[in-house]
Amino acid sequence: MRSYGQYCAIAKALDVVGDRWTLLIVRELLLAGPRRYTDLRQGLPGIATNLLADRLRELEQADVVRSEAAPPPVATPLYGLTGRGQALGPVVLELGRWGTPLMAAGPAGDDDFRSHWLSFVVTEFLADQAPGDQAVQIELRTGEEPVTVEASEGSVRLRGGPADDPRLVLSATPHVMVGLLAGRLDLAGARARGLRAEGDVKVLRRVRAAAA
Amino acid sequence: MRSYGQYCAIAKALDVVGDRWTLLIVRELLLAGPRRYTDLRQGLPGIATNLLADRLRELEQADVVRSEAAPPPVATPLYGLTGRGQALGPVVLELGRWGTPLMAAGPAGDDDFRSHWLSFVVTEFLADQAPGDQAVQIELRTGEEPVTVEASEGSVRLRGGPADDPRLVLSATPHVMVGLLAGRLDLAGARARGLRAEGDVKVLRRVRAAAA
DNA sequence: CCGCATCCGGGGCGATACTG
DNA sequence: CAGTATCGCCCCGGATGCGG
Repeated sequence: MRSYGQYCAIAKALDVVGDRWTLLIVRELLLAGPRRYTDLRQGLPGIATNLLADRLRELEQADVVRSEAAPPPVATPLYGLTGRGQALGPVVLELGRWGTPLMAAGPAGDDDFRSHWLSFVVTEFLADQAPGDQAVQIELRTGEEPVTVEASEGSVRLRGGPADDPRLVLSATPHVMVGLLAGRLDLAGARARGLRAEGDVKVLRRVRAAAA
Repeated sequence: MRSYGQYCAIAKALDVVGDRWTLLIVRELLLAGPRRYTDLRQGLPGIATNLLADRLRELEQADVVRSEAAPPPVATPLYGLTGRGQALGPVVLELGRWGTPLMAAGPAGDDDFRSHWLSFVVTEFLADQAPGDQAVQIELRTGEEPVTVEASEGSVRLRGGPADDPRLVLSATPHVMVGLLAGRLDLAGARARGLRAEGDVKVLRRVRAAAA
């Protein structure tokens, strides 16, 4: 990107990460850890492949991304964040906080959605309300690949794939799912908007105060 | 800006503030409060005048900026932040934190500098170490208009213009001034790099631990 | 002089095709 | 699978114009 030419910390930061798509690439690597080129494209619907290659190269040069050559046999390269890249976590977090109200209106007609993006909502709005209890799993289905919320020992995490032993399975549109997790909708409101729940809905209280 | 088309809080945020120059405009309004069009240009060296007008209009439509029509006679409009605009403070703050290490190398040959940009460094790195003592003023000169650091009652602020009654006047290049305030240089190191101090240098301890 | 609007050249971006 | 190559287009940058 063309430099702003300003001796100012914010301008210098934007010289590095102010380009289009750049912070979304960082988002992907923050949420899902080191990923392959094709997986990055999967998580960045709409990006042109030449732009992704360009950005990865620029970010590598700026010491934000490191391409880890995978083990010798036939493996493909992995892209991961450096320390400086991880340090962008608070920036992306604050951007997400600021952007959350913009989610209330629901997705635009042609908006894409990836279930691992729920990871931000989960870490922002959910917390383990009963750290002493045994671990529980909640499976979330939004039409795509399912993801699993795991609460155990005081922390709540999101990981990809179905749950081994779900106490609850929630199926809803992304809009309703986000609304329920972020607290904009309660369980009744979410049901009225199409949420389907199979299992023990009271387990929602484990991860969100006043959820069920 | 063209939407990313992703139902994700970070992408939605960047749909609004991801355009070039947008966050720097917010920076100006955060640091200096409501300003006129010409003053904004002053604080945004390098921006094209049509872009500033475009961005202000877009930000107004996005409920980030509000143009306050000044009193009737002949006044010019003032641009200020709405509540949503003020809420971008943490985003800009984290960006500045991340960008601060990029300042260590010093300004590029043709970098511009405005003394009110020091406001970020001041609020980030300085604190009133003796809240009980009487208020003190330190005047900073970097070649441009002087600015004044005021410490009183536990807080440290930066305002434009010379000090009424400075206990200390510091003159240095932007690079050295930032280095001293951010703690990358101590007083001796800053002097060796051209800092000139007139007055009581010990007053630096009032605002920065281990400064003098 | 201030606050923009208009015009125009160049480069970043978007979409697709293509290759090792 | 992991990119590179190519080509329009639109955003951006710089200059100028113009009304209040």
